[in-house]
Amino acid sequence: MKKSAQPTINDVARLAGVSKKTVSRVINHSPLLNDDTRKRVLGVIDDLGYIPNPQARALALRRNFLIGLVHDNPTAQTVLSVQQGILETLRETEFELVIHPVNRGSPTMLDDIRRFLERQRLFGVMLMPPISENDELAALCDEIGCHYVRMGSAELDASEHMVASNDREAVRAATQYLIETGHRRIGLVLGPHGFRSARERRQGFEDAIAAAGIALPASLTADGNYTFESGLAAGDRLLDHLPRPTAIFASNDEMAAGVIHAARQRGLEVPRDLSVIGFDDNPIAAHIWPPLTTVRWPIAAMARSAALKLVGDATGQGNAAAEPAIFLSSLIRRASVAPPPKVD
Amino acid sequence: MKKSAQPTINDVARLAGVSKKTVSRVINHSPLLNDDTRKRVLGVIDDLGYIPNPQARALALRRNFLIGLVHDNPTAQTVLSVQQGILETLRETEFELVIHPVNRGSPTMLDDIRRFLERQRLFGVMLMPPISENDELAALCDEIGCHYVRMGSAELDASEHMVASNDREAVRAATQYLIETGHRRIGLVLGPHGFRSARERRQGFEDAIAAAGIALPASLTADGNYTFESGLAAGDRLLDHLPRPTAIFASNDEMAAGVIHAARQRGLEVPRDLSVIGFDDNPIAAHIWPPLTTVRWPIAAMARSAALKLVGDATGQGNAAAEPAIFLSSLIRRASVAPPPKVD
DNA sequence: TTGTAGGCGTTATCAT
DNA sequence: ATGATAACGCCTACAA
Repeated sequence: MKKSAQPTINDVARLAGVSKKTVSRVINHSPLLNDDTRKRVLGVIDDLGYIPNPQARALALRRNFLIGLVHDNPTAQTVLSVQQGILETLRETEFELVIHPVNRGSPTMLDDIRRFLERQRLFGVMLMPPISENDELAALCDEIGCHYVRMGSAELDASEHMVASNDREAVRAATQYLIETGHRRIGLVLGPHGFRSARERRQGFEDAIAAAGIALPASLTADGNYTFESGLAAGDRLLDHLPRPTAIFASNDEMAAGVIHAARQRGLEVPRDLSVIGFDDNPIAAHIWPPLTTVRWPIAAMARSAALKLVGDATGQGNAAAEPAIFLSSLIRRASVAPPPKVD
Repeated sequence: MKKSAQPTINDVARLAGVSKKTVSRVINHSPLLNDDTRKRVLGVIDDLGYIPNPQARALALRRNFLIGLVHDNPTAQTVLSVQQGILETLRETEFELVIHPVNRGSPTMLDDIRRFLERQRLFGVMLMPPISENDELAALCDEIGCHYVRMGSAELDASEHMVASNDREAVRAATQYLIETGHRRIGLVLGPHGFRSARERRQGFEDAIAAAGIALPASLTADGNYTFESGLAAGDRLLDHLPRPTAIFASNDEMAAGVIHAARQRGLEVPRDLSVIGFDDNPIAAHIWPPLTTVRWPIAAMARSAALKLVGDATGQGNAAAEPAIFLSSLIRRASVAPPPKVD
């Protein structure tokens, strides 16, 4: 009769003595179903080890059971944490994760993403910063009818379309900590132009400086782009400054590692001669020397929650609207901060 | 007539004045086709911006255009490099990448993977170490009829199913470099039990030691599991050894970073008091202090090639059999190695 | 509460 | 070389 291959909805229907549609109703948790028939069908499904074919469902529903992750290669660890967070939510569901890095800067980026979403008819996408900050992209998802959730460093969208961290306030607190420790000449390494996270962190820094009534020359602010190398260069520039800053806040951990490297290259010791704070708390932070004081960015938790916003309604795991939209970052104090040296 | 939605094969057929099947033949590069009709159809396809629906194809072909990446969370950077390598090959093709981490150790791991492969009817899977070393898993792929390529640290399978690096020889050369630099008391931090890569690297180390006619006590070998923490612990153990080793080879970079950390904690300076070599050349290697001498593992290139083995025949990008199966690792000399201290 | 007919967009079979 | 027809496995609309 049937092949030894996978059982289909027809096999289940025949053995259960019902129509395909009834089986379909069972699969889709239709409420209007006799309890007896449901139990009978479920029994057969179990016996047969039947699993609905996702491709057939996708064709009929005009929608896949795939979640896309679109990003523009921010730091490796960030991407990986987000993947892990999403997959934690997706585990035990019928959804799978398709990763799709793109090239911000490419003029065809939006077209590329559109093609990706339309072709694959994704159930939904997760947008990672910084491209998550692009409102055109969000509009595109809406137009195509693809669910989306944006991850960011500030509130960018309606609650069901966004999870955000409070970067500004977190950096303000971190900077205030430096000030309370006695620092007055504090350098700042910026994130890349155009990144919302970079802007938020800068503002947080400036909030704290202003609140303390400190005046800082513009030359104590250096550009960076979230890479180790840019942190190294920025550190060099800031440490050339006279009088030398006694502390530096770098807008992410990789750049902070670069700053420490720069300090060491010129014989300065951290934290004796220079205090450093980073942002992210990625694994490198705890593994460099000295262990880095940093702001812990709850990116994995954000990703988990974002994924739940996407699929929660469909899987019954939770209610998208009820998921929190704001995640708080907190300062992790390690060994890279000390009071400033007595004499300059 | 038709919706404003995506054009289908029917639209193309009608406008080109041919049957669906002919369009299908054009799409699939069927050789038996009149050049005129082909050109005409291609013209219409272009005009309409028609893109074949992957879900429908998947249903008809009983095979998806998805490549799976199955791994058991080795180091973050390794996973990410592999993803990038695969995606480089997949770019401009119709394939997408689905990531599927699993839990080695879980007794249901094989069942989980089977379910994943059967449900999604993947075109193929890439298997990352260490689970790529599992022959049962390869047999499972064969049984299901899912293409697969295994990545590993030694030749595990037929050439079309495998890309490998020459870890043993690479570590032998690295260790020989330590010996040539003057070291005789060299510690070894192992990778996890059961990992082929760990075994290969250990053998390479022992090859070099034996070739130099050195006798090393077993106490100069310490267990590790590829994490920073395990490297820290192993470093502590080895540095307790008297007389102290003057050099340590750690089976990956993260553990090497841990060893350096351990040395620093007891006031030893690298490389003045202790030389260290790692393996992988992941970004952390260049960013710690001192920059780490290490073996560069061409993992991204391996992944690119592995993906080509998987989809090359289908996309016409290349011939699976022609792709190389062995990738050579090479020693990257940085600042973490120096001659041993004069006095013990 | 359950079933029937038809369609989702593609490919395979077998003609012509 | 090309086309008609029937899958592929599921879902929606409409009946019953």
